[in-house]
Amino acid sequence: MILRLLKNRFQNALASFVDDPAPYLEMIRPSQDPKFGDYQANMAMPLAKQLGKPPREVATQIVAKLDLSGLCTTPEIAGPGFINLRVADSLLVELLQNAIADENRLAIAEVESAEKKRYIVDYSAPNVAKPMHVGHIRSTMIGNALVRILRFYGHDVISDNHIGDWGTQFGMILYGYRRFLDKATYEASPVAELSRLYRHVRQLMDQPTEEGQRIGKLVLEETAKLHAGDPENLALWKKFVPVCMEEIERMYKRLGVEFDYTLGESFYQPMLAPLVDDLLRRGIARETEGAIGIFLDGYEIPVLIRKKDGAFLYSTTDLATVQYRIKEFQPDVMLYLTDFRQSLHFEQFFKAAALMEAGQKLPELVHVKFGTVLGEDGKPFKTRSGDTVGLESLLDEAESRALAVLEKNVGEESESTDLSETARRIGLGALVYADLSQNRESDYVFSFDKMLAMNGNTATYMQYAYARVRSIFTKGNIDIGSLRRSPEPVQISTPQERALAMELLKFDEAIESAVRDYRPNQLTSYLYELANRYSAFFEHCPVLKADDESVQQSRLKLCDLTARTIQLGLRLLGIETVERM
RNA sequence: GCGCUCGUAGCUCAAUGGAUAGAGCAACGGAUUUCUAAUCCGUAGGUUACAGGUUCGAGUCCUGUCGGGCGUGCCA
Repeated sequence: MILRLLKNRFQNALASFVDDPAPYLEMIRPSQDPKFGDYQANMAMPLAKQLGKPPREVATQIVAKLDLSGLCTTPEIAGPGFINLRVADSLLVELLQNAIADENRLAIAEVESAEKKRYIVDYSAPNVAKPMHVGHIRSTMIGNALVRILRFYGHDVISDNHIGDWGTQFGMILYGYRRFLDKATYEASPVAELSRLYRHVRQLMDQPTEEGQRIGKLVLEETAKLHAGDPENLALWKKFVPVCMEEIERMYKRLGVEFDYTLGESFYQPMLAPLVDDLLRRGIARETEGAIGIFLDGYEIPVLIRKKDGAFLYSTTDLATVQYRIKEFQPDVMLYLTDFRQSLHFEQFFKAAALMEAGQKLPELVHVKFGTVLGEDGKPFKTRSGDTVGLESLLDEAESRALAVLEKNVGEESESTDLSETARRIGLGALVYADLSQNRESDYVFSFDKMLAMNGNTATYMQYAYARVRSIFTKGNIDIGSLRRSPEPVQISTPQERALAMELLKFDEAIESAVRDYRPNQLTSYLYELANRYSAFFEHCPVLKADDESVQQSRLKLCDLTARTIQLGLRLLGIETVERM
């Protein structure tokens, strides 16, 4: 909110220098180094070029036009022409009070109603025939965080899990089921057996031999039969899907993720044949080497939408999904959260969708891509046995590690505390944070210990800061309600208090940058920074043992706002806080 | 071959074209009769792969080289 106030003032000042100040307003930003103040404005240098004057002179002229009353102390011009701004403590105090008094949003505004959009966020999308592994965290948790953040901003958001329940993996399972089924295991644990069959057939197909090719062909035949409505294959498919879905639902429950819709590939199946016919009739698609494809300018390969055996493809379903969503939901934006390896597919698919919807208003289609999870060898992650690490066992391990520390720290002293629930939140938080704190576009190297770390820059650190605040309130027997209603202003008397206050008031900037680039790691960095400032404050500024009551009240307010900011910030990431740890 | 992408501290990663490139982990040295030590303070660690270029200013933009990853019509 401080940044917005500054921009308003600069806009007025810059009006007499340029016609369009907008790009120059973007050059106001938080300072990297506190010795340069809280914010800095860098527009004097580029403006100097344009106006043909020395940059420091331009900076001086801007400052002369600038009215910062109530916002900042006198700006300083430094270096080649930086304008360094120090926010007035009176403004900090005023804004803190607004945030404290706002029970739900901490004075973070929604977007203007004209800016509100309807989003469809398409994420997670596991193949139902395979157990979820560590790679699914990326799509699932980045998507989940974006849904939460966009909603908080006041957008209308529809989450849709486009599960893979109709693809070639079922051809593989059908083939395996008929030949390699272990009936006893299937009875006991159908999902485990199906996934074993899947892996087994995958291995057979991947052999670089004629045998491998032959099996590959048979698998595709099973897929084609399923797609053509073969009664036997369809009956088996109907048997498999519900048990797989049950397993997946259980996992989502554990992760704390919910979807508005789970419309998988099979849902669109009846729309595929008519879609292809329509595209053929309109001349958008044509026959090629026995298959049907859409040819795009500038691409060597067409987008295939029907194989020569009649089966449909990924792109066919994607196009049908676009049509369905436009008709059903009229979205403004659709976000697709998938691995960057699908970049070419999405580029082409988006262009094909534009052809398909020519003349209509097409929603903005965005591929929110993310990097691959790599093993320690730098190759896409696999364990020695060829399986990826199951999400389930990873979560189990995270929880048991958290529980071990909890039992040591909190122990028996509090029977009222549900330690296992606390451990669940800490373990899951660690895992989710480890993923979200990466820039989503980067590949990252999977490390068991890093994923489960609970020291340093981890969710645990924020949860710990939160629990420390809660502990103060419990110990001091503080009435939070009356504290929040109290009109007494916060006092800023130490550097630690000021640094904490400053950071608290940058929450909105963090959320905004997370949304702008669809990058939750902007929010994790912020929360770490905030918890870090709180720790410094905690060390230096006694609260319950403050010298006098007004200081105590003031510090309690800072503590409370910190806790609420951390809680809300973590919640936007899909991570829960705990009262004791 | 062509296309996309990445290369930053020992390791894992940050850094909307801005000032002296930052964290965490690991290492080393300190802090607990004090509101939670899952914490804090400090030390050390860098030619941002390399070479040019654009710019007042480049880890960031452009060109080239080297190296890694991915993609490249009937998987998703």
